Amino acid sequence: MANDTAAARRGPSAGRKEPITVDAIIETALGIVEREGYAALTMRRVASALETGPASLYAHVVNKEDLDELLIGRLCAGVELPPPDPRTWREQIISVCSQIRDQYLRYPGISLAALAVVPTNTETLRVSEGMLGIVLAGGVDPQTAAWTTDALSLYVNAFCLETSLKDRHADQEGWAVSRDELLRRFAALPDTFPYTKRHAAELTSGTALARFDFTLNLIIDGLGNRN
Amino acid sequence: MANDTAAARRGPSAGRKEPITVDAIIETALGIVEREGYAALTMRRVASALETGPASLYAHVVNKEDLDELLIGRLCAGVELPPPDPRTWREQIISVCSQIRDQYLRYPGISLAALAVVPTNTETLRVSEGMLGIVLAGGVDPQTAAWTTDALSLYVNAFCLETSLKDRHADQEGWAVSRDELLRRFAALPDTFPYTKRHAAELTSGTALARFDFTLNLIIDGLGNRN
DNA sequence: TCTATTTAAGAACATTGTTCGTGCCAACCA
DNA sequence: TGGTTGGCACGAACAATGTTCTTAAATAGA
Repeated sequence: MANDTAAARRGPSAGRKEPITVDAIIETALGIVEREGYAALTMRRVASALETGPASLYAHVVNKEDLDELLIGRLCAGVELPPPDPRTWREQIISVCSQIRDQYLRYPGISLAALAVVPTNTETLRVSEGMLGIVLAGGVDPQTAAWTTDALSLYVNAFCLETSLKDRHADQEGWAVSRDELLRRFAALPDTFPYTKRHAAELTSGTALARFDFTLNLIIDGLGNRN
Repeated sequence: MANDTAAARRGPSAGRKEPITVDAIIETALGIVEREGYAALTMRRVASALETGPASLYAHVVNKEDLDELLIGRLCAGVELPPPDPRTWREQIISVCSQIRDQYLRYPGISLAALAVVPTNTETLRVSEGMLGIVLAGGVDPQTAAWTTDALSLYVNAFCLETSLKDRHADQEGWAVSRDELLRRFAALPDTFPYTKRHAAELTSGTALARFDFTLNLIIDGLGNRN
């Protein structure tokens, strides 16, 4: 018959080399986000990369929201949690945060999904648990430690989201607002912006990663004041 | 004729009580976000609230992204910036951050637009300028002050976004994850989550606003270590 | 061998942002 | 006063999105 090709067959894994599984969907989705950004992650895009239609995905994934949650879980599963050490807990917590940052930045824009995900996910909980243990090992009292881990993950998420959005804007149209361009704009500001004009150099200095380290250390140093 | 009603007329402000202006669009859009959340803010929704079609908006607003930027600008215009006072700068910076927080939380979800907006907007720059001046008045060195204001606005944005998203989830289906429900879930966790289980009380304690104040003070206290 | 359950897939629906013509009114110019 | 022009409003339509309904096929079990 006309539609006797392997691709046209129906039924479970009919003529398909690899059947559609949840893992295959996650892997394909991550590849798309890595290459084209989170905005390009649509059900149709995933389906077409799997050489099928969008409806076929809904047998394995309840929602796009559900897919997002699975992606974040996969990412969180990739961060290594060191056993808390009271002597090196500062380096440890920074290392964990940096791992999360690297994972999120590798998949541009996915931090938007991370912010929306409910914190009851198993893998995100595992990461929170690890961070809480490290801060507790630093001798911080439990209430402060709990709220601090919360603040830290929120900041990491926000940093990655902002960075991804800025990069996306930079990719579109020549919006690559270079440092020189920013300095020129600040210099052209009216005198109602005295501080911005005077400290334009400081405002535009430093890479994104340097600012990340700065803020993390700022928060951790704040802890020192309340042991 | 049949279509001789005032609403059916064409041309600029034909038979219309209020002509379509940028301000009218902004006001209508803010009303929608305030009542129904940012997710409900569509061009069609704004147009229909203005009793017209979606195409009519594009004569005054280039984009939805442009509309978002206008909304954020309007919100930023509403925050009062006190003249920097070296004696009360801590209260001042907290006050400004709390004002932004209140503005954003009044319009649920709009912080998503705030994160995407380029920081070259006039009104957002005005707020940044005000915050920078206050931190500088605290005797903080310019480089630290610049990066700190950055970190502070990023945190405020992220906090509001997270709060809005959580509230939205709570509105849908009975997902109102109460504190008791959370405590029960933490208690049911396996023993691989010792810290989370032991300090479930601390993890779930405190209102969102209390956590907000905590984190702000944490960051500001961190400043004290490097005057 | 026959039946039932699971899985793949086509087609379609409701929404979204956005654009293309097409009128219509108001103001300007001679 | 009469004709022209420019800007504004709008209906219709297009492409893309998430999601569901229905159908068909293949496998597992009796």
